This record gives sequence, structure tokens and C-alpha cells, in this order.
Amino acid sequence: MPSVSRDFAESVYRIVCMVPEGQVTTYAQVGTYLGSPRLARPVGNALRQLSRARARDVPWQRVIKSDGTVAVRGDYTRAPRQVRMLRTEGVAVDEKWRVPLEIHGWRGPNKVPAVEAFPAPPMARARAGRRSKND
DNA sequence: TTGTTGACTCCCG
DNA sequence: CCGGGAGCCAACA
Repeated sequence: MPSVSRDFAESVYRIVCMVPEGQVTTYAQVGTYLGSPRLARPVGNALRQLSRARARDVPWQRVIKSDGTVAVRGDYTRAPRQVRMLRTEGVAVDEKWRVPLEIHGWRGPNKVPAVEAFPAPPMARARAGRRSKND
């Protein structure tokens, strides 16, 4: 049962809380703010650990995959709900659960004072999970 | 220490 | 555009 430390989870929630309504970010982007886009998996695990109570304060639905689609792996009940929630906040989600990041992608905590606490640039997605099979 | 697992991401065919 | 596979990370058994 994979999990992440409470500390890590809290830092994830802190960043996710900065994403404004009507916009979305990606697991890799959140990971980037925490140090590396390769933290995408742990970021997902942190959100998975969100307690029901805590979920009321953390806009978890605004975090989607780097390819612009809503994550569904392993949970076919959360995803549909996430899509509904996003649409409710004005995010365009098509029938294939794809969101146009060019339009709704979060540009980063640009107007948040604490922005200086996060070194990595917004869309600076350094390659993650790369490396070819026969490299 | 090794193996597993998961709200991930990339590369390739 | 669509799978299939292989890296990657952290936490646990």
C-alpha cells in the first residue's frame, strides 16, 4: 500500500490550494514545485490519501495528468465526479475527459506572495519518466 | 535489502 | 490517436 509522509502530503495540499477555480494543474507540475516533476506519482498518492474532511478544503479536482486528461486508473468512481466538479467551476472537459491546458492550465502562483518559496518555473517540465528501452 | 504498488510520465511502434 | 512498456519515487512488508 504505497503512501507518502504526512509532511510531503501537506506540502502537496498547500500547493494545490493555490490553484484558482476555473484552472487546473498537473501532478508533474505540482511535483516540480516540490523539487522535481518525477514526484508526480507521490503527488498522486498524496491526493489519494486525502481524508474526506480535508478534501473539503483542498481543490484536489483541479489536478489532472500531464497529457491533459483526468486520471482514472484504479478508481472509476472518483473520476466522473471530478469531471462534474470541474465543469461546475467552468473548466471545459470534453467527452474524453480532456481539458485544454492552453486555456485552463494554471500558470503558477504568480500573484501569490509566497511564490518565492518555489524555485522551479511553471511549465518547465523537465523530462520525467524518460529513458528509452534500448537507450 | 528486495519486491510491490499507485489519482504519473515518456517513448515507441 | 492508441496501447504497451519501462523509468521514477516514496513507503511498507
